[in-house]
Amino acid sequence: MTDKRRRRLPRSVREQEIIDAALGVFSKRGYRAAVVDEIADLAGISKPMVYLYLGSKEGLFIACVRRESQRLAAAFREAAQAGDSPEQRLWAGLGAFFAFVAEHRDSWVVLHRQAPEQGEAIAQEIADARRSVMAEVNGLVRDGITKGGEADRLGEQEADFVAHALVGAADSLTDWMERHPGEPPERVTVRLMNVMWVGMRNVLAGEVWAPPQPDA
Amino acid sequence: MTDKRRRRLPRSVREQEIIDAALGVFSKRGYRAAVVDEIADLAGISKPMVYLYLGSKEGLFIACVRRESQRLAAAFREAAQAGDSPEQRLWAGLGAFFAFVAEHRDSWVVLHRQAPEQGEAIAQEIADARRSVMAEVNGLVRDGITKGGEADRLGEQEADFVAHALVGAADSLTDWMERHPGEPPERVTVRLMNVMWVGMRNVLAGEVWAPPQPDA
DNA sequence: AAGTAAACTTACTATAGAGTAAGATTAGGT
DNA sequence: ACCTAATCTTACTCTATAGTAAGTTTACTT
Repeated sequence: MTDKRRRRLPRSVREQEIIDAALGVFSKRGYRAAVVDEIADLAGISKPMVYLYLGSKEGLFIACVRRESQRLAAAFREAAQAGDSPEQRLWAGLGAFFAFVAEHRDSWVVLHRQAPEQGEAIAQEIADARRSVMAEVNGLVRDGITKGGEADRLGEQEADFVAHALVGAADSLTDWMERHPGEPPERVTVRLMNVMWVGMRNVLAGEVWAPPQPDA
Repeated sequence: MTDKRRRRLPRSVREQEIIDAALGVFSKRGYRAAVVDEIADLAGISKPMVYLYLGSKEGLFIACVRRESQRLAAAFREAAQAGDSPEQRLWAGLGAFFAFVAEHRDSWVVLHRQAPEQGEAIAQEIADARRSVMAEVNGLVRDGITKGGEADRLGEQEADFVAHALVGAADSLTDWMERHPGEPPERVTVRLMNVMWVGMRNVLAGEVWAPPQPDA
């Protein structure tokens, strides 16, 4: 690829390559089953380098989560900035999300598909990452709900609910996309907006759904 | 609890207790980090019994997945049978789902929150479990989409998409419920129906959402 | 009251894999 | 051409834990 034959690289570069390799292995095997030797091999160096640069397996994992979390948040935020209605911002944000996940599946798996009980530090880091994604979406939904600028009484809890539903749906659709490789991310976005946004909009407009009355 | 002092139990009973214990530990730690000795302790016996009855750690995990998958599917299916409109069936099914997850959080975590790459057999079993949940939901959505009984051209793919979004949303709302312990499962169900069903209904009625035209 | 099979235990073996000690190279700076 | 610091390696140690061998104890049958 970059260069044949064992070539020495400056730390800043090698570190990123190690994290790249780790991302692949963690995503494929999960934290516990991932083997540091394999990561080192993939990065083209030997194990002690990993420990010299990243400190420990845990540190390595945290570095992955942190880097990818920032990348995702950046992609999302940047996309959502453009667009001048809440609707457009949500659309752009979701679009960026699907595009990101389609292109960096490993990142998403490491960020959101890990059993987060591998020690305090890791749990903390993953919780932060999720919170940050959720907060981003939550903000957009809030803007969409509070039409105009009125006081949001229960809008707070409502937005959190919808944000969870949205993020979960998006996560799951990530699998759907894998089984429909033809489908471009934009179409997935449009479809999801069709269900969720239309639902939200109409519910806000007063078209509530209520369970069919049991008897009376 | 049942009886003080080391009491011997027939295999059929002890097996279930082992699976109960395993469910808790697998759910808390994840497959790899779960330690068989801890499971044995929790079940009130020694490790060799686990191996005698369940064969291996893998076998133990598979037994958990199989049992809980069937329980969830049964709860879902039973609830969805009652109700005579697609709408009612979906509502009842989702309700059963949230009730199940609220009561057996461990089961859900083991079924849907594991990195499924711990060997062929496990991947297979988890894939089956997920497929079975998805198929159940897919059926209800399909019935909801094909109003009356007309030929479903793209209804097939469409239902699969909506089913994924629904299951993902429900999964994520599982976390939301943990942070809002006051909220009863029925209200969560109603809220989700409000967003998703209303969205679906209106989209089917022709109220499509389209991205705001970029320029022209 | 044996006899016997099922339920259960103690006390191991074996290995995978995280982490490290001690030093060997190589790239640049002077 | 040397010197030095950064890069990198071989070859370990040591622990955790999956899995098992060889019994021991209890309960049920006849």
